Amino acid sequence: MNFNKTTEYTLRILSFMSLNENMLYSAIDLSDKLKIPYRYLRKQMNLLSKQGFIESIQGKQGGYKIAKSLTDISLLDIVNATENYSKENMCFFGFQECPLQNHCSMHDKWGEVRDKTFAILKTTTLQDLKQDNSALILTSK
Amino acid sequence: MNFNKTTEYTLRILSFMSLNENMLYSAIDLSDKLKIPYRYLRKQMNLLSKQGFIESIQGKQGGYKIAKSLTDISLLDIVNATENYSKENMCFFGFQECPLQNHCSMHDKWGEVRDKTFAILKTTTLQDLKQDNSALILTSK
DNA sequence: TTTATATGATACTAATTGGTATCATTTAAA
DNA sequence: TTTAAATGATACCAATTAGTATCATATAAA
Repeated sequence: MNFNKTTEYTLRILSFMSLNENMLYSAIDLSDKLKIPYRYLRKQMNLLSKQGFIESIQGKQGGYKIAKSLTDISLLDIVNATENYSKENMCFFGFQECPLQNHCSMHDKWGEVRDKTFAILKTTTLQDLKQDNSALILTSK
Repeated sequence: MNFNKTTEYTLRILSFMSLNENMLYSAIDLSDKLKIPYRYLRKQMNLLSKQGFIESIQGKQGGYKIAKSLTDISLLDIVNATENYSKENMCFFGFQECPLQNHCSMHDKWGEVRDKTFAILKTTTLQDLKQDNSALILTSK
């Protein structure tokens, strides 16, 4: 009942990089500040670059920066890039054809969680996260 | 952003068995009705038996039945038996010392999902699920 | 009492996810 | 122009989760 680690790492990376949109962040720096294994982060940065979330500058003094407008990247975009999330398959019992669509006893209750989760991911952009999270992320384990 | 498969299977099993508290269900029958691989279900039934959720009768005409009062088994009990779930580690960014406890930009938003999820799991018992889900579960894939 | 049908236990295999290692390429700066 | 510091690509390894196979044991019923 969490996102997978790659998703969590990616959320950390992109939200952190949003704080200074035009700054170049190095992999080693991100790895250190966000508590993500260096080599794993490197691999993930490659993917994010190919997917168009970030762009990279190679060579000495190189690094990464956000490649799009912050208002154009929703949390849902990020989650969809790293794991198979969909509102529909959030069935409490894990059925493919979810009884939630009908009226099992978890329909109303779980529907609230499902809808709330989806709404947050869909409507929150990196711009929304930009405000006040820098110091806190930096001091987290 | 789902429970793991073992959790989902277990939720199906126990909620289904709640429909007829005193009936003996065979593994092959549960496997078929709930779309769970037979041998995997067998293994899981063993664990649930050791954990005290169900009791088994061996031999011909044997099977399983719920071992406790339905009001004494919450969804949280079930989830805790099969995966490492805790309200605390539901940090949006996956930090161990979650910035949510402080005031990152996801604090309020994600807190709603987290609290709602926990409340549902904590307060819903198998008795609550007993009502109207039989036909629907049976027709699910 | 034998047989068929059920679960108990546990070892093994497969798939997915998380993480590491290595070498190539790029480029700023000494 | 050489070197150091950065990313690109990709193969490999480890851990966890999901699923399978096998044999032992229990017991109702023929």
